[in-house]
Amino acid sequence: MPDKVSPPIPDIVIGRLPLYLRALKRLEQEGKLVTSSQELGSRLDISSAQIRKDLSHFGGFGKQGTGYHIDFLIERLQAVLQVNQEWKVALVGAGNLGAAISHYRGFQDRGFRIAHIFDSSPEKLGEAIGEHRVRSVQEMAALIAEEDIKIAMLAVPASQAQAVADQLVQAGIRAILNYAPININVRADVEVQYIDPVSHLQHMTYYLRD
Amino acid sequence: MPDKVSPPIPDIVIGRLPLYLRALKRLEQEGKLVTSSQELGSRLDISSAQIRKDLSHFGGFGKQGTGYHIDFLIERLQAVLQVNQEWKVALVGAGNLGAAISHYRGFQDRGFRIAHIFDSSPEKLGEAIGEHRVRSVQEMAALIAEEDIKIAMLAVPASQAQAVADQLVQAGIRAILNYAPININVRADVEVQYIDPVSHLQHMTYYLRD
DNA sequence: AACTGTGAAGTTTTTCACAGCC
DNA sequence: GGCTGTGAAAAACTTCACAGTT
Repeated sequence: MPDKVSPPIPDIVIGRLPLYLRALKRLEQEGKLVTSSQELGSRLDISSAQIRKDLSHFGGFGKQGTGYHIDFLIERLQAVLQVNQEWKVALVGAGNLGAAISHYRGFQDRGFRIAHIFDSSPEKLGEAIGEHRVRSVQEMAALIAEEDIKIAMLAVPASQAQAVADQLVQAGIRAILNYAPININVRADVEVQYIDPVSHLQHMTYYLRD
Repeated sequence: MPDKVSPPIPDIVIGRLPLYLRALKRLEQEGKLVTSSQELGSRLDISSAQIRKDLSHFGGFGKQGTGYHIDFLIERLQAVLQVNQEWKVALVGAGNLGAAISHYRGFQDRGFRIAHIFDSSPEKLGEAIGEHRVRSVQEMAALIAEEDIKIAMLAVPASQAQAVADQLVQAGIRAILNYAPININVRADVEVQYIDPVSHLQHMTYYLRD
């Protein structure tokens, strides 16, 4: 008889957990101790039923009649998402975009730290960006392997994105956040997410009719 | 007898159009003239059936046996998304993030131009960022109304995001791209999209188990 | 022969609605 | 009384598979 294996939790549910976490941290900052699926939902424009069902995938986090203990729920969600630890991240591309990303202060307290910045252009090498010195892509594979870095942010020109992604995967990277406005194709066991502000803007302009 | 009104096109379909457009422009740059749902799909990791069905919402853009004429399809998608014109955008927040956004060169040739940069802190006022001088939020409502700006990018601290969003909507803004890691609540007829790199990273860490 | 456009089937996601608990 | 957790129903979305066109 085959092992009964529980079905994987839908990716779309996983994608909402960071939003819940974000909202919960805010509620915590506001000094609240307890919340409900309804309160959370109205903040996030998500139905309360949706939130209850999403959370129920991971066990009974709430109390009937009371709601959810905010600090408890934060802890559990962080554990589920594995952000109750600090992940080192490699940033590739030290141009405008890369520099901006490296200065962004929002990573630290949500589980991420930029460990290295890489660039291929000789004039960037050794340049100081924040506390980092830009390193050569030649060193990239070795450093990623050595320091067991699993996550990379890609901020290189679109024309180079695929080639760099291939190198990253080769070096052991398992998740890529791609800021280049181009799709990259990687092994199925490597996660990729995209940041493309213009796509969001274009999405919205569709609705800007009178 | 009530008018028969065609059902709205699903938002999820609209959200994919910018990706199609992006990929098509790339194909065009590569010198290709014609493509197929299959080629497009394999580049985007989307099924060919999905692409055909999405495009069919807007009319027969393709030719049986041949595929899609790239330049024609680009034009039609730009028209559908209304990005065959230049949209002026107001950027609010001239800190690290705002400065980075204002230096990003990817907006121009995809339909958007930053018209003004606003900030509330006195020491930022008048500061030069690229070709812009930072303007006071006091002038914001008037300028947005005067120049009929419909789109804003929000790059202020989370604590101020809701208040600024309210002002923007009041001034006539109909679409907001929010970089602050917090949900904002606005009238139903105002579009909001979010950019939160950390949420994407947290989404991926879920899968980084061995 | 190659490829689109599309009803129909299949799958996934969301909402409903209520039993059960605090 | 207020709220969760959850089967069942409904809605939304994706894939299938093929007739029809070039």
